[in-house]
Amino acid sequence: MSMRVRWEGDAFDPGCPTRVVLDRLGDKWTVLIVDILDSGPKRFNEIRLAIGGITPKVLTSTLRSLVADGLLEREVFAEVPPRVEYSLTDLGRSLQEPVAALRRWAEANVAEIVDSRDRHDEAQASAGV
Amino acid sequence: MSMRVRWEGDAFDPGCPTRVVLDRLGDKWTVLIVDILDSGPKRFNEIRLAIGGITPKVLTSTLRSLVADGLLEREVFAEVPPRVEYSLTDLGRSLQEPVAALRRWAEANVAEIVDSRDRHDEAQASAGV
DNA sequence: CCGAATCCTAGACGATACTG
DNA sequence: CAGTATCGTCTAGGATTCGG
Repeated sequence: MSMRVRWEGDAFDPGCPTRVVLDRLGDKWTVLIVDILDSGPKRFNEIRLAIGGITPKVLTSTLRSLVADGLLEREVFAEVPPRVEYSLTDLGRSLQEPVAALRRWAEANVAEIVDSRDRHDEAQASAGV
Repeated sequence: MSMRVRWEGDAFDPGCPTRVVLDRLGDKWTVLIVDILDSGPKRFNEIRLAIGGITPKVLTSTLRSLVADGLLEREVFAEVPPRVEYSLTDLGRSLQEPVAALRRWAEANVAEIVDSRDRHDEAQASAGV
């Protein structure tokens, strides 16, 4: 049992890989994928249909990244037809709560943001910009 | 006092603007900007230096988007030298908590993620991929 | 000094068709 | 079913320069 150096990141340090992690969390699909896998393991096309609007190619590459990051596990069953299941790892499950909070915030405030943006656009337009 | 239709978003509906909101939250700098403004109003270069690694142009455009979305307020003071302050609106303040949670998660787990990615890369390499 | 306007590139993302 | 392959697009972000 070796002691591990428990290293804490600092998102405000440009050299810290935390920046990279934040970038990945911020990609277009990660939040939705992590969020939907909270209800249990899912197959490729289950995820694809649940999310909607994501192409197979993009889903593949996003899932790959998440597996590499240790957030998801990919399990292949030797069956015909083939079956592949994706599920959250412990690390992935620990991300689910913050990520769901962000999604809930977005859902709760989307109306206000859209309003604000419309008002802003009008103001710009009437200013002749 | 008019009743407003309180419309709730659904991030899993491709047609819902919640998707757009999530995209914005996920850009490279929004999390850090919202987070740092929690400690009070800041000037352009204060934000720039606090974050580190962001160019003026990108900071300008990100701030503009956040103002348009109603998350930030931009206040110009007629002074010499000129002074401009950015601060969180109420809406922005409501975002700070979920966003800080995400940053904290990233900071706490960056080591594990980097490890996982390294191990994954090695496994790929030794498999001759 | 505080920022804004221009130009440019990398890579994320999408559409479509195809394979083991 | 679960992806690959190919091509095209779009824009966030970076380097640089300019105005007030």
